[in-house]
Amino acid sequence: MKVKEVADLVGISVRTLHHYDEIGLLVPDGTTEAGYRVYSDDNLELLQQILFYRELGFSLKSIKAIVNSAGFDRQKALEMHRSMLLEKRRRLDDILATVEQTIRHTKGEISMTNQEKFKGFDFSHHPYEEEARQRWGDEAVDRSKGKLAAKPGQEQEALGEAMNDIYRKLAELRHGSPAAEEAQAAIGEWYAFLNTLGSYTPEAFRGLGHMYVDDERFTANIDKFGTGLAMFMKEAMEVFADRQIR
Amino acid sequence: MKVKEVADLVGISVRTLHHYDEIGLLVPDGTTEAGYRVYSDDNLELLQQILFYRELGFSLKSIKAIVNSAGFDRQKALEMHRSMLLEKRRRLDDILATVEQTIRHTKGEISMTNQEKFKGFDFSHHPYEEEARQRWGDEAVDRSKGKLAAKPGQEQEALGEAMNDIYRKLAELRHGSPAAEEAQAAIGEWYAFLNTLGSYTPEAFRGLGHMYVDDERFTANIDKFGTGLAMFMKEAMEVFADRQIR
DNA sequence: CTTGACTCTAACGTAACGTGAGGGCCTATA
DNA sequence: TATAGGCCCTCACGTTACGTTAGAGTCAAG
Repeated sequence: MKVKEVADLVGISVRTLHHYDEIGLLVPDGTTEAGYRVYSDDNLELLQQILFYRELGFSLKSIKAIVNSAGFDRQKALEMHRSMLLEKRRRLDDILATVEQTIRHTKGEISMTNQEKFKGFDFSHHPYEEEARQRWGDEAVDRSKGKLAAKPGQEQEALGEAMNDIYRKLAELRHGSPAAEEAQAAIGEWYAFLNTLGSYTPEAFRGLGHMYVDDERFTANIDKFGTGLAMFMKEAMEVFADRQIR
Repeated sequence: MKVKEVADLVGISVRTLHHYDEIGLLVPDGTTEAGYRVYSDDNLELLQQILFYRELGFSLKSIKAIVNSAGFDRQKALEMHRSMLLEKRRRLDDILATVEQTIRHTKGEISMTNQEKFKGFDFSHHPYEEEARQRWGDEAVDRSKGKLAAKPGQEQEALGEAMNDIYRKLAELRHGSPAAEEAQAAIGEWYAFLNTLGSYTPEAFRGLGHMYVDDERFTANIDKFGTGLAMFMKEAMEVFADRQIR
């Protein structure tokens, strides 16, 4: 398929396809003698993925990192898309409710506080959680919070134990250097563990680490295993991510 | 309320508020001696409106034009927001369905055409209609198509007759100049008529005119009253909009 | 063999902020 | 009363994801 055919099929502009080619996000599999771009079926599948992510507000840079990452699992990604779209719809419903409330408010039927006027827009209570849900989906967030939701009974317990083991191991090491070999091995386990359920790019992993210290609720949960563990993990995850990239 | 308080309340950045001030979209009602911005309750209501429009993908320029327009009716605007949010949710549901289909597809349970893979993203079938719904809401579009939906029986008939009267009047004038006094008077009636149900800025009115000729389905419907009427109306609406602005 | 629709690269333009830099304001506390 | 920390200001340049010409080649239909 040539550019315009693709553009018309998916409802985007030719320029957008050119742009994605330029930045290496979606490079067509072939070209004609005249230098025309030719898109394969695989290209279309990738494009679909790209548009899903775009719909969710990811930057093209992140999208590129995600779909190119070695651990990228299309199946898991799709399931993540699903839960994130559901989240987005919940948000839309909140806004919708706010509009409806406001309509009744202007008719003088009810009163509204300033808080209520901005419900749906307002993420101020849990900014990082909202961001995290946007980035990594519900499951990952719940997991990091120690919830391990939505997994059948038996398995859930086993996972919880595996998780705690890693936390305990890291807690023992938390007074040494985050870059030390032992610490990096343990944090590598953590990375692997997270990747058994979702798919994490090194960048996402690094971001998750930041969240551990930026969001008090995360910090509190993690520091149960030893004060300062969250900070220690954040630093170790940073080092780990750096090394993964090169 | 000072900048940061507002920013935290609604979940946007301080820079965004500065920006809205810069472009004259949301100028705070007061300033302290020190030059600090002070936002009133009215400012907050306007901000809420702005965010509704932004959520629907309007550009800040359009938003400014809309909320500043003389004919701006908050009540009607809110009802428009509601139907547009519903439309957006329908779109989100389409994408969600596509994701779910794709999940089953990758599991080999079902097969999918290329068309199906991009459902929800694809507006190629009705680009102008989609755009119009985004711009003016469901009602306005249906009305222009001659549907006059969602109005109780009696009233609907009366409105339909009023509409046809104007069409017939314009059809008679369509071989003269669109800028002629009679034509402008008739198109003024059309503008007033549309404003009895929704709220149209001159810019929106101009855009609607363009749609009459850009979208064949609109053209066909209008030209039933006389060939070339759609084009004539577009030109008359353009002139009318220009004069309204000055 | 000439349209007209489609393609290319190149390059500047735009919207909606983000991100410092450099510098005042304000109030709790030592 | 001094000073630190948090908030505020105004430039002003940077960034993302394309839009928009401009100039030129390609290709199927009539």
